[in-house]
Amino acid sequence: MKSLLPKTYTPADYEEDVYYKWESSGFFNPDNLPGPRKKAFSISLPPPNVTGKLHIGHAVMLAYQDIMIRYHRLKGEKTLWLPGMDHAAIATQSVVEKELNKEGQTRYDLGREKFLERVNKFAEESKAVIRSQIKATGASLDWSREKFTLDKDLSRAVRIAFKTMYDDGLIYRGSRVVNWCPKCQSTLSDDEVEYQETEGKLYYIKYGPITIATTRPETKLGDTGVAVNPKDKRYKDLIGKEIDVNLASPLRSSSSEASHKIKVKVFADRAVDQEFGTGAIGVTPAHSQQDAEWAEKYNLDSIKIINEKGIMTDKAGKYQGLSVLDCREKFVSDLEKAGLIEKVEDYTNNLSICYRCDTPIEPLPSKQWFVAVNKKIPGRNKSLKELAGEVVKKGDIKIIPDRFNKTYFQWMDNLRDWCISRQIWYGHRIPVWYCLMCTDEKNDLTVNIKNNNLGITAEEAIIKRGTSVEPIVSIERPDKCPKCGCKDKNKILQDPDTLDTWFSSALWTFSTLGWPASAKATAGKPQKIGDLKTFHPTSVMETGYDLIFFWVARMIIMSLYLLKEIPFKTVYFHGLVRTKTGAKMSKSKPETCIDPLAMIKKFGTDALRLSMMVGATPGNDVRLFEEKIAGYRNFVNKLWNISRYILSSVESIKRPKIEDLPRLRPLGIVSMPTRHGGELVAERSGQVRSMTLADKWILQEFHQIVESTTKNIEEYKFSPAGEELYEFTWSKLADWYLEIAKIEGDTSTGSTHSKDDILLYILERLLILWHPFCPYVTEVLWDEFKPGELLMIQKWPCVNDQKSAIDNQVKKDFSLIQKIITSIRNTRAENKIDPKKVYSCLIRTKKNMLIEENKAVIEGLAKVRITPKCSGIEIHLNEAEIVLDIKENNELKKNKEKEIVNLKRYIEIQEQKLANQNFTSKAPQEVIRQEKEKLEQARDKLDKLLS
RNA sequence: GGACGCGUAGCUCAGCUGGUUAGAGCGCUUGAUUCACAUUCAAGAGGUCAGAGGUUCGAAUCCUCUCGCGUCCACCA
Repeated sequence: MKSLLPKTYTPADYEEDVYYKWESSGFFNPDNLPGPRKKAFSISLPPPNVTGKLHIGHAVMLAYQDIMIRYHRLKGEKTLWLPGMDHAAIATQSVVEKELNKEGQTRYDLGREKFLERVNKFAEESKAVIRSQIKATGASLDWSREKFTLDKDLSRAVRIAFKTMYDDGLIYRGSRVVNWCPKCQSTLSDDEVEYQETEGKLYYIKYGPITIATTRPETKLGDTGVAVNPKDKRYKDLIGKEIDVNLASPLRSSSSEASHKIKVKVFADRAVDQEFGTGAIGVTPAHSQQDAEWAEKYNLDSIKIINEKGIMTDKAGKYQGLSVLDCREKFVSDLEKAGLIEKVEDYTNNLSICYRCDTPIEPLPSKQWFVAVNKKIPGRNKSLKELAGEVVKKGDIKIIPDRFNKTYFQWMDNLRDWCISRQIWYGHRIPVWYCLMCTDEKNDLTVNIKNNNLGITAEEAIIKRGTSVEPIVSIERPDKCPKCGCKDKNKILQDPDTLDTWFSSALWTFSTLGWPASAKATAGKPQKIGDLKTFHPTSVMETGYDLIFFWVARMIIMSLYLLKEIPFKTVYFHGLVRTKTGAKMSKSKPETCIDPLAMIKKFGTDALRLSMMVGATPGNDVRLFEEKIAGYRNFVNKLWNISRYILSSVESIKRPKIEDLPRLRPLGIVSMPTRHGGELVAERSGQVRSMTLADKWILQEFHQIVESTTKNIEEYKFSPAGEELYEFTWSKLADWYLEIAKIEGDTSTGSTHSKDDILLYILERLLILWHPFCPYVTEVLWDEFKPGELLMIQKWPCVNDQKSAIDNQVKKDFSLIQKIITSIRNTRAENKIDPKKVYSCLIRTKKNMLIEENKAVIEGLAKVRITPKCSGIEIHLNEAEIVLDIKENNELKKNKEKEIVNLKRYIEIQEQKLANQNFTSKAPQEVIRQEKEKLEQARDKLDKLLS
C-alpha cells in the first residue's frame, strides 16, 4: 500500500487531475469503452446558452445526468452523453448589444456582418468558459462529439427541416397579429410572453351611443368595431349597425386635425362578458390577437396605428410620432376636455411582457413565418399536434413525475400556430430567397426607405413586408430564380429574418447525431446509420420542468415529424433551485444566487452534487444553502476516512500486497457468503473459517444495499438511493461494523477473525456504488486502492437472488446485540458515571450462546465486563435483562416512571385493538400476530419495570 | 377562470400503492476524545403529521371541504 492518505479530504487538490485522467482515458467516448456493450444508453445534454457562465440550475441537471450516465457505463452499457451549447439567439444577441451600448454603439452602427462577427467571437469565448465550468462539475461528457446549434451541419439540418416542412405545407408565411417586443425589435412566440400584474386604469369612453371600457385608450384610435354580448339587451338595437365616432371635441378647435373620426361596426359575440365594464368592447383588430380573430370572423378592417418602435403611425392622426404612453396621456386629456371620458377606475390588469427583457409586448400585424400545428401532415392524416399528443398518451414516452402529463396535454391541446421568424441577426437565417425581378414592387425600391429603421436594407424591407413576392425556399442559396431564370445575385435576396432559437433546439436529439446525413429517406421510416442508429431515440431527456413547452414538447413534435420516431423514451423533470427561504434565484439579484463554482471550490463537487440530489423529489423545487452542502462535505470526508481506515488497517497488520489478497470473485458478481456445512463462511485461498454474527449481518446489509441502490437508480429514485447508501455507509458500516471489526479482527489478541477480506470486499463495491453520486472522491480512493485502475469503467456489482436472501435470524440477533449495547450506553450516560470506567454487567437471556459469541463486542462497545453475578441498575429489554453495577440516581427514576406511564398507555391501546372483533376478523393474520407480539413484549417489559 | 404542487421536530426535507409507540440532516442539550475521521464519537430533548368532516377494524398516507403558501396555463377589452 502506498503512503497514507491525509486525514481530511481536500477536493480542490484532486478534482482537476481526476477529470483530466478521466477525459484523457477516452472512456467518455462510448466507442472506446471496453467489453461488448450491446445495449446503448444515451442522453443529449440540454445545451446551455452561450450567454455567459454556468448557474446552479446547470449544476443540478449535470448532476442528475451524470449519475445516470455513470451508472449505465458501470452497468456495461454503450453509454453516450453528448454535450453541446445553444446559440440562444435573442439572449446572446442582447448581451452583446448591451456591451456595444456601453461603448456608445448600436448593432446598426456595425452592420449585420460586423455585428455577427462580434457575437460569434463572444459566443466562442463563452463556450470555452462554460466548457471548463461543466467539466468542474465532473460531468462525464463525450467532448469529442460536442455540438453547437450554429455548427455547419446543424445549421444545414435546420434548413432541411424548414424546407421539408415548407414542402409539406407545415410552414407558411402569413400576415397576422404577432407578439412584438419593441425593445428586442422582434416577434416572440406565445410561449415567450409572460404576464405581470400591473396597477393601471380602466377608462370609460363615450363611443357615440355606447360607452366602452378600456385599459388602453390609445388603441381606440385604430378601432373598427364594437363587440357586445348577443344576450345583452342594452345594445340589442345597435347590433349590426355601423356608427360614426368622433374621438375628439369638435367644440374647442374647428380644425380637422383636432378631431379623430372613426367608423365602428357593432357586432355580437358570445365571448363578450356582459359584467365587465359596460359590456361593450372597442375592437382594435391590428393590436390584439383576440380582436384580430373577431375581425376575421366579422369582416372588420384593420388599422395599424402603432409601429414596431412603439410609436404612433400616421393613421393615428395628430398623435403620429408620439410614443404609446405619451399618446395615451395626451389622448385621454383630449377626451376629457371633450367630455368623452365618463369615468376612470383603478384596475389591476395582467400586462404581457417579453420574457427576455420584461418590456411590455405590443401586439401588431406583421408578415411572419409560422409552423402550422393543426394542419394534417400529407400522407399521415395527422397534425403535428396530434402526433405529439399521441405518443405520450400511449405511453411511448414516459414522463416523470407523471403529473406533468396533464400539463403537457393541456399545452398541446391549446397550441396555436408557432411564429418562428425573428427580426434579429444572430441565429439561423431563414432559408428563403426572393427574386426582385419577379416582383411587382421592383420599381418601388426607393419607397419607404425612410421608415425602415429595422437595420435591414431597403430591398430586404420591401421583400419582407411586401405582398407579392414569391418566396424561393431552398436548402442552399439558389443560383438562379427558378421562375424567371434571373442569375443576378444582387436581385435574389435572402429573407433577413432568423429562426426562433427553439426551432433548432427542437432538432437537438438527432441533429447532434448526424441527421439528416445519417438517415436515408425512404418511403416509410427513414433508415438510420451510425450514431443515429445506435443512440436514437435517446434514453432519457433530463431537464427542468420550466422547459416542458419551449423545448421538450417541440423536440417531440420535430422528431416524430422528421424521423417518425420519438426523441427520447423517458423524460425526467427536476425541480428548480431556490434559496433557503424558498425565494427564486434570479440573475437580476446576484445575492440570492448560489454560485456552483464557488461551492465547488469551498466544499467540493461531490458535496455539491449530493446536496442537490438527496432530499429532492422529482419535479419539486429544492432549497439549497451552504449548511446543507457542508453536511455532505462531511459525509464525503467520512467516506474518505472509512476507506483510509480500511486500507491502512489492512496494511498495519502486515497484509500482503493488495494484489496478493484472495480475490473473492471477479467484480460484478457478489459471492461472498457461501454455505459450507450449514455455516456461512468466507472463501480464502482454500481456507475456510466461520464468520461472526457481525460479519454475516454487514454482508447481508450490504447485499441489500446493492440491490436497493440498483433498483432505485433504475426507477429514477435518486434521492432514496443516496439516502439509503448514506445510512448504510455511515450508520451501519462505520458506526457499527468498523467498531466491531476493531474488536473482533484484532489478531494481536489471538482472534482468528481477520476482517481484511470482508472489509476490502465491501469497500471495493461500495466505492462503485457511490461513484455515480460522488465521482471524484471515489475515484481518488480507488486509485489508492488499486493504483493504475480507473473506477469509472469497473463493473457495477450485482447480487444473485440466492445470495441476497435475507436471513432474518441474523437480523434479529444482531439487533438484540445492538439494543443491549445501546441500552447500556444510555444508562451510563443518564447516570453520569465515569465514562472511562468498565462496569460489571449481567445479561440474562434465553440466548446465552449469542451473548457468549458476542461477548467481546458487547464488552468493548459498552465498556462493561460480563459477569455471572451482579447487582445494581436493571435494564429491561424485550429479549434480555441487564443488570449494571452502578447506583441509580433520581433522574433515572423519573425516566423510569415516565416509561411506565407510556407503556401502560400503549398496552391499553393494544388491548383495545385486539379486543375489537372487527379488527380480529378483518385484519390480515400477519398483522394480528404482529400486534399480539407487540402487546406481549410491552407487558413483559412493564412487569419487569414494576418488579 | 382552469390545472397542479406544497403545508410533518426550531430550520431544510423524507415517508403518502393505508397496519412501526412517525424518520433523517442541520441546530439544540449532556458527555467523550492520542490509537480512521472534531468535516469525529456516544447519549438525549423536541412533533395532537395545517384544520374540519368522511371511508376503514385501522389514516401522516385514500375521499370531501376549509384555511395558508407557491407554480403553470388561459385571459376581461
